[in-house]
Amino acid sequence: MVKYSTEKPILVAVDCIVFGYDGEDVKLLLIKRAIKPLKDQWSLMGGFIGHNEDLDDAAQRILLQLTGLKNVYLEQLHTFGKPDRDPVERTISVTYFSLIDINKYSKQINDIYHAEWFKLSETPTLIFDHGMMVKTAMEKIRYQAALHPILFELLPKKFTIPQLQNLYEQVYDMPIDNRNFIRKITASGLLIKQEEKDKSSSKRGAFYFKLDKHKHKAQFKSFLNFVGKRTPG
Amino acid sequence: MVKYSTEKPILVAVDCIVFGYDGEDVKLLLIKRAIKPLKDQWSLMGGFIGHNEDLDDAAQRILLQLTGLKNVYLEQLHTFGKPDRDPVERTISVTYFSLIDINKYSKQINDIYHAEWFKLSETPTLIFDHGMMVKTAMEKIRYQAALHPILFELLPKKFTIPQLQNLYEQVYDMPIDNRNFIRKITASGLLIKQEEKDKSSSKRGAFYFKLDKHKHKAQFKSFLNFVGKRTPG
DNA sequence: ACAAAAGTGTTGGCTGTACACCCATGC
DNA sequence: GCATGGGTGTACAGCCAACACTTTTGT
Repeated sequence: MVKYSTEKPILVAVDCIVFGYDGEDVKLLLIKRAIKPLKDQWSLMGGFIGHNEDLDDAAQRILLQLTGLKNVYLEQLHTFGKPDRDPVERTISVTYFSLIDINKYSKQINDIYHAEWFKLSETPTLIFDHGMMVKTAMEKIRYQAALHPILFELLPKKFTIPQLQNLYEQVYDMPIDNRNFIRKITASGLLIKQEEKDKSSSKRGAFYFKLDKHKHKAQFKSFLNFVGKRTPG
Repeated sequence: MVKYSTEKPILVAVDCIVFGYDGEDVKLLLIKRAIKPLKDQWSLMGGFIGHNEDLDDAAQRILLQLTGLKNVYLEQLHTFGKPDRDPVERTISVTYFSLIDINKYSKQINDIYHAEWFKLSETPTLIFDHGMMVKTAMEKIRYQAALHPILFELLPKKFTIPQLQNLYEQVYDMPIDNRNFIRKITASGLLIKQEEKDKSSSKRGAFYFKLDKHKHKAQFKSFLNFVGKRTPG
């Protein structure tokens, strides 16, 4: 069989940036690196791709191993490839980001891997260029969420509009007028009102909603406008 | 020194999807593959990354070798990594897309590499998954151009508004009302009117404009709205 | 004079924003 | 009854699509 070349090999890794929401805070999932160098430093979840493994599959596998979650929202972000980004060997990293509901996430597996959730504002220093990866992911999510209903991926099946608003406010780090938000979000037709109310955060209680998955899928590619026109940040 | 593993190596390639505009048509630059297998089939411009080469640098290098152009608009698109995408060896491909003014492009180098411009509608079948790469690039450009002034990268220093409109119409494959287009684009403040007119395509002639590069850079990240709200396609 | 492309004006509807106000309920 | 968060109503401004019209000039 033909071969292309005999250059020194370059390793291919996949790193996953996992964002979660617990109804209160947007958080980032990190683990302590298991191998030298920089052992026990905080790191994204990563691993090398198998020789017969698709990139997307590798990302799913790594996420499954770490969170026990299948079929989560997972999207390729960017490929990082500076020659010196990993001091051990030349490694390029294909990054993926994921959005999950923290409460769905299984605690046991968390413990096995010593993974921890960090509030975005309290993210520790990460190894290599992982800090840059997180920054890039955050920018992409802001970009996408301004146009598409991706943030629903972070929510449980039932959620309230104030919860949703809080999520948007955290992602964009700015206050949103609740009255306009409610109207905009209900006008989108994406939500199905439930009978039940959540009384945990107010006396009056806020109605639970479910996502209309059909409409969500249909509208996913259309351009919506969930936040203001200002540049995020 | 520590080493990570001894898995069979995976090759890392860079492929460039180069779009051009000659004032009439949006075109795609392709070459005939120089090596076996599939020798002489149409292909994107690609190559393997050097062992000490950054991904972005590799893309610039490949583009320079093929077009003689430096400092062109070049943006990482997506990384393709299906195990069987290249039948010879396991190769992942980091793709970049580029937008250039065809008239700036030096013909000689073109001839050396046997590169040819194809109208988008007349693109031949490409090797491997290159067809999918082109499709992905086109989608991304439509997405981006709806919000950011990236299509100016395809134009020469001086251009007319009808030329610009024609470009948008081709990218989105739909007619645009010229009267609204003119107002929208002039209102953006991105254009500087020149004295001179282009008389080649009408009796009255159309004023030339130059891009206000400062404003272009400043507004690049802000969300604009150059096309309608419909989903492109 | 006329055709053909470039460019200006005008309108009405939709959408986003700001902000005043009412509602439900636990204390 | 009052504080607190949830939710509705209203009013204004800006933007955009649609379409009528004028301007320029080669033939």
